[in-house]
Amino acid sequence: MPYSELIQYFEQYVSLTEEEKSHINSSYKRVKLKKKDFLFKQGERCTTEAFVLKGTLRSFYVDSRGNEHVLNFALPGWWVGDLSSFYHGTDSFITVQALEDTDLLVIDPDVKEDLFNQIPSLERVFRIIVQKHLSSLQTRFLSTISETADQRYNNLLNKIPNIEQLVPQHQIASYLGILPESLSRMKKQLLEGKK
Amino acid sequence: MPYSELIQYFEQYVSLTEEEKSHINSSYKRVKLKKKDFLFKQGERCTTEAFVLKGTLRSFYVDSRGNEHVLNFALPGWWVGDLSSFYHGTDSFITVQALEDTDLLVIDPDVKEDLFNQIPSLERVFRIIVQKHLSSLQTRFLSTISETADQRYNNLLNKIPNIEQLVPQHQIASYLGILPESLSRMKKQLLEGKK
DNA sequence: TTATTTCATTGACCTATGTTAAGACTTTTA
DNA sequence: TAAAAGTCTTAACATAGGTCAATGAAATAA
Repeated sequence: MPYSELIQYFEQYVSLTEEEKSHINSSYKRVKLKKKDFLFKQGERCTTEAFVLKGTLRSFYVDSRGNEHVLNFALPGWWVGDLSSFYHGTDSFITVQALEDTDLLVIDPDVKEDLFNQIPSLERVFRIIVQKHLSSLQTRFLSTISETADQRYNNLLNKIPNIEQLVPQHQIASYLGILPESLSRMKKQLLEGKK
Repeated sequence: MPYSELIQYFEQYVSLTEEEKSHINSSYKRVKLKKKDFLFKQGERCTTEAFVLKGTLRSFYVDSRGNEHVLNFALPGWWVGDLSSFYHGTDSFITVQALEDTDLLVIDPDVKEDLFNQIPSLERVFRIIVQKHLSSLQTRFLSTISETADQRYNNLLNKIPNIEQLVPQHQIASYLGILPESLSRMKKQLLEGKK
């Protein structure tokens, strides 16, 4: 059972026969990234959808002034990719990079289409994944437009309690939409004012 | 051909038999909203997915301090709803309200499921719609975190050139994520400084 | 038609966060 | 192990946009 984490993940949603499990195992390939390696880059087509086995990654957007904005971190058990680019062949708006040595299971669009034909029940699983993706993007958007930086900081700590151990602080600042200097200042005020 | 706008919309993506067209016609119901009427509200389940025939609507989120944030405007030919709530029965995070007298074609989750069973090719149409929805949310998010208010103002004018005629200015400010006072000031500076 | 609510503008002042720059500490690379 | 690169903190100053308050115009309701 080589890719048991992934199989387990799918079996949260559907049950699979031994034959289906072996289809899954032969469709996904194991990929290892070194710290700082890219999975794919903004401006290229994203032909990869990956399930994280081990490690930490970040997805980010570079704006017209060259500033990076972290959209999300990805931890074991999470998916990374750019849906639009993967399915429609458009250029990706984001870059995905490993923040430490990372193990992934990846698939490309053609193999995924074959897999859907072999195991139709996976369509349902991925419909749910897309739905969750959409709803988490909506939550993040609402939080960004309606909450202060320190509320967003608390949200992040609730979502990923050990985030401070996993990624450098300037990446956290970028996720929050502020500069590292501002995060430093904010943390100091939180400690002092205990507010 | 009672609902020809909707049929035409679908036929951009797939071709339909006369029988299928009549299924569609009997699945959607016409709904008229008066200015200020709500289609559904934040905190309730959204059991309606609507295609706009005539009029203008806005979707907005009310945060914990009671401030409203406009997420989007909807014009003829656009869809409104809350996907998560519609499909999963969770409470909606947004409210949809008519900004003027509005005509819609609406469907509820059960009827939509039947319609998918009768016309499987519509699954593809709605997969594309969800994809577009996701990608436009991503664009809006990236613009919100990386651009200044006056760049976002320009984006909106490009997307909906006659928006100033369609909705009051404080709704535009809310969409941009600033206060009406700030939009007033900004427009004045744009005129003066011609910047 | 008048009364009432909604809307847009302006001004004075305030605050969170950006900008720039410097210094110390840590990790990676040669 | 030395040099280089990356990281975090602090401080002084700048700025976009928020807050509050007042006013007049426009739209809606009585």
